[in-house]
Amino acid sequence: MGLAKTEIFTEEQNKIALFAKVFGHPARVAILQHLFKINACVCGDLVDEIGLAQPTISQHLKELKNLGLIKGNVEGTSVCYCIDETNWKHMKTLMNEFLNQDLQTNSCC
Amino acid sequence: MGLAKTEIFTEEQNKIALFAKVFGHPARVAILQHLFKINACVCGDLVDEIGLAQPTISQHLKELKNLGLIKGNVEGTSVCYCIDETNWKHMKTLMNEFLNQDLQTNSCC
DNA sequence: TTGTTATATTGCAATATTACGATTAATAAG
DNA sequence: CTTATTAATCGTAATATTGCAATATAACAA
Repeated sequence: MGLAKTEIFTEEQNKIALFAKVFGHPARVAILQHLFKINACVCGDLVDEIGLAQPTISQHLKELKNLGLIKGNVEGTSVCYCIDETNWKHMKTLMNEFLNQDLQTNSCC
Repeated sequence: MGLAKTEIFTEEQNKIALFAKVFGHPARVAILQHLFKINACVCGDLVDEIGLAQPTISQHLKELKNLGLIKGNVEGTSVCYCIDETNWKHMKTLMNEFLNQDLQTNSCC
């Protein structure tokens, strides 16, 4: 199949999975880390920084943008990318809720 | 390709991506949430709870176990699964470091 | 207009993922 | 030993992902 049965899961579970999936590739992790460090940069900088072909970086940027985690502003022939702080915060809240779950007891099998 | 170029990324970036990837499917999110809620349960319970076929659940459990996030104990013909607290904490530290990055300034493009 | 630069899109090959039926393995019950 | 019961493994079809060459698009410069 290769296709997740999203209809049998809650909206929250699907949302968590969607965000996690986009972090599930080191290139996208690297792009985000670089954006946090540099604050804003153009696509070409990321190509140089990361070392993947331009179409590949462009594709990863598109996925991050589709989820709303970054935004891009056209500046002449370049496109300047940066973190979308509001959406990043929303994502963080969702992910933290998932990651910070606590066990009721610590008796285990 | 379908194959990530892991060699051009840092170990940290690859680790983050590996953990994120395993959370990138709603079934595995659901399994983990159920384990946190119930504390420990056998594979069959998860099959009933989630509604995917037994081999499919078994496959997802294997991936979670491979990353060390859960552990399974044989109890007769059943296998009892639970969260591996120590490894979960390590993962949480790594992911929080990534998610809680701060922007230097909020001047953006 | 013509050329240049920067990014996006298309198309495709290689590989990975998801899901499940069929089967196997392992333990327990009779 | 035979038969359930439970979970893992195997095999496979359908689909998704990754990466890049080739090409298209868009904005600017001359």
